[in-house]
Parts: sequence; structure tokens; C-alpha cells
Amino acid sequence: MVYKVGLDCSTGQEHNLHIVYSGSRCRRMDYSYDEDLDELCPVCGDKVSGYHYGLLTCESCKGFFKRTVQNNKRYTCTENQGCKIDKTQRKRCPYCRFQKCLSVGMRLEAVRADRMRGGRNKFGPMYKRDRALKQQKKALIRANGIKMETVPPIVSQAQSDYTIPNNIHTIHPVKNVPSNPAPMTPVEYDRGPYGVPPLGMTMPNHAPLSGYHYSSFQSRTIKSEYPDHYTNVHDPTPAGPYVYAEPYTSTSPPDIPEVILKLLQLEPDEPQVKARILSCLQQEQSKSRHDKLSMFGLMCKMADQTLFSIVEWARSCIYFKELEVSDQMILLQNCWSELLVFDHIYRQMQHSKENSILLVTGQEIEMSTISTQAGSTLNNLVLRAQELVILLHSLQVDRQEFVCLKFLILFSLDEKFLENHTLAKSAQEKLNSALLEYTMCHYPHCTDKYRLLLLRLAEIRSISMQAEEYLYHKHLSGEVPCNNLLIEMLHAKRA
DNA sequence: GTAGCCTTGACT
DNA sequence: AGTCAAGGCTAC
Repeated sequence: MVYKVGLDCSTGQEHNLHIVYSGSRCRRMDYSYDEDLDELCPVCGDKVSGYHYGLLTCESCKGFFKRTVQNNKRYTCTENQGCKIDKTQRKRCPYCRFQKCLSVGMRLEAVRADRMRGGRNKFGPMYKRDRALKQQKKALIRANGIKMETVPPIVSQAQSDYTIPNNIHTIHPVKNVPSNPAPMTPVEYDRGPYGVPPLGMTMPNHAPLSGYHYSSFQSRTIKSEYPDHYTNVHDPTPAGPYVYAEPYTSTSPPDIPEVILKLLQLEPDEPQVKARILSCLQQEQSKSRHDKLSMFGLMCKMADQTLFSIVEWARSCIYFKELEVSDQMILLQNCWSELLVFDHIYRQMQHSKENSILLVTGQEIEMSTISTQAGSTLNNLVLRAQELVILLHSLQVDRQEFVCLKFLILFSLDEKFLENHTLAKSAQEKLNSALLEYTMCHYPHCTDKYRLLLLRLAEIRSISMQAEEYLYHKHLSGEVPCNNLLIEMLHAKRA
């Protein structure tokens, strides 16, 4: 998010970023591509034949997905909609197979309504990025043996820091970018309640990982050209005018822990949030000339409003809402910036473009604009976040996992700082075990996914710390608008 | 209906 | 000209 992307400028600290693939040709190198094909299909575990409809899958699931969407098939499950899908049983329940296709991230919109053959689609860059990531990972493995929780450095960049000028025209409205689901949040890593061993990693950084292929953010970002009953039919209680593909979220398949289903239901209505923030910013912009905020000021306002939504979400959240207000405040003060960063990152994952970032308002900012106008600190923050987006993509993080992570971030403080130790501890334990159970059940080919997910939170934490520093610095130099919740949080934390 | 192999064609 | 992810074909 834009918001937090800013950063220190005062410390002069450089964050070496590593822009992995950005322009760089990821043409296939000596190793790489063919090795991707050794991976397993996330739907059935068969051998992968290439990227199909958004991720690496086998030939049969590709064909199955295509037939289903093209022919507008409707299946029903004779069991409890929780059939196990593997290579030998994939033919048994097309309903569950299709649900699994959607849940791992196959994209309805990649099936062409006009049936045109050949050519390329808009996912090309995504595939490319994913390949590049895998390549980086392999290179690291080669270089370091097997271990790889640390990554080589990077390129540094120094330049003067200055605020983003007031040229709103560098933001381009985005077409067809339906709202995103709600934000998430980070947590604690190295000593956190997650109980996950940090793997000897002292500093969070860019680490390639897992044996995952692509990531998925269900098919919400772009609407399919096909009828969307696939997405609607599963949801008995649509929340609003937009109903996205959330195959698993509302029906209660037996293999999704109840607590995760509850969290999914609590997700804010994104179109509503977007509309509210947009109108708030528009009001801001219609002020008289000398009251107008700079671009940076507007971003602060946007972050501020996003934070309001996050607080609202937290207050409705299971466990959290049962806490005393004082405990609630402590938790929020601890994690607000991580939640903002997570919100931003989740949005970028859905945005799926490496050359621009998507704002909560649906506007897009080109990376080139950021690199030339945002100043080195802010630019570094944006880049760090983009890198994490790529990593999370490679981990194939799905919506269920996102809501869990967000919750874990909210409860990432050691319970000893709270009055109600018992509740906090039980919330942490409950969600940790739900997430573990979910990943084991849905991603059996990556038994390590749970741990890898939690490890990513370290980077979120680190980014949010840097962003807080930056924001504080901006605040001291009078660039953050008054009456800003961000600043209140900053002060509260430092107090 | 499934799934392995074939053809197509935008993009590099 | 080569790549590779779309759609198509067809034996099973």
C-alpha cells in the first residue's frame, strides 16, 4: 500500500532490494524450465505439463477445467463436497475436482469465450514472473546447498528522498478491477505465538521457497467472460452486488475448519470499502486550493481510511470482539501497520501486475512513477512489498490462508501483555491449528506450507517497521495531514 | 467424459 | 523462427 510504502530517509539506511525479475529476461536458462515440469499438479498431484489457466497443472486438469467452463457444466457431489482429489480418484467427483481447481487458483477468465486458438493471454507476465522466481530459487539452491532461508543481496539504490508531487494524473484509473477482498496482516515471527521455528533465520528476507507453483487468488480479480454461476452457486448468502468466485468460503465443506469459515464470512465488503474511501478522498480533493493535500498527503489519507476499515474488521472479529477494549487497543497498536502492509500486499497479489501497484481506490500507479518520484525510502518499501507479493504468489497462498494469517497478525502479541491471557492464547492456538490442518489437507504435496507461510510474516513485520519509521519521519517534518489515525497509532506505540 | 497429443498464433 | 498457453481432435 501505498501508504506504507514510505520510509525513512533520515537514516539513510538502504534496503537493498532485489528486483528479481523486473525487466530482466527470464528466458529459459540452462536449468529452469524443464524442472518446473517436475512439479506436481496442485489439483491432483499428477505431473505438470505447463502453465494452464493461471498456474502449473497437469494436462488432464487443464482439459477438465476447459471442458467444464466452456460447456458450462454443473456438477453435484454425492458425498459431502469434500472428496479427496488425487490422480487415481480425480474422475470420481467432478464437482469436488472443479472446486479444487478454483481453490488452487485456476482462472475462469483464462478460458476464452471466443474460443480463439493460439496467441497469448494477459497471464503471460504472471507466468514469466513465476518462472523467474523458481529460477532464482533453484539458483540459490545450487549456490547454497539446500538451505535457503537467506538470500543474497541486492542492488542498492540511493537517491534523494522527496515526496510524491501533487500530480494525481500519474495515477491511472483501473478498468475492470473489481474490489479485492480484505486485507490481511502480518504477525510475529521470530518469537511469536505461532510457534514456528525460525529456521535459523535472523533476518527476514527474500527467500524463495517451497515447492509451489503459482499462486492464486481465486478468480476474483478479473471476471470470467463466462457466466459466473460457478462462483455464485456456492454462496447461499451473497453479501452484496458482487459475488466472486469463492467456492469454499460459504458453503461449509467439511475440510475447511469452522473457524476459517467464520473468518471468511467476516471479510469486509470490498466494493463498499472502496466506495467509501474513494468518496472520502474526493471530498478531500474538492477542497479549496490551499487546503489541498499533496499526493503524499492523499496517500496518508487513504491509508488512514483503510486503517479505519481494518479496525472495524478487527472489532467484529471472533475472539477479538470478546476482549476488553483495553486489550483490543493493545493488540491494534501492536499490529496496525502490519495489517496495512498485508492489506496492500494482498491487493497486489490480486492485481497481478509487476509494473504497477493497485490502490484501495482502484487506481493504479506505475512502478516507474514511483521509482522516479517517490524517493528512495518509499520506493524501497514499495519494492520490498512487491518482492513479497511474488514470494507469496509462489507459495500459492489462497484466501483461506490469507484470512488466517490476518487473524494471526492481529493476535501476534505475546498474551502476557494482555489482561485476558486465556482468550488470546486460545485464539492463537485455535487459528494456528486451523491453518496447519487446512494446509495439510489442501496442499498435501507441500507439507511444509504452514511453516513457510508463517515465515513470510517476518518480512511483513520488517516492512511495516520500516514504514512506521518513514511515516514518523514524515510526520515530524509536517507532511502527514492532521487528525490522522496513523499518527495516533504511531504515538501510541511509541508512548 | 477423460486425457494425451496436435494445431494455432501473439509475442519475443 | 522459436516459444508456449490457448483450443481442438480423438482413442479410449
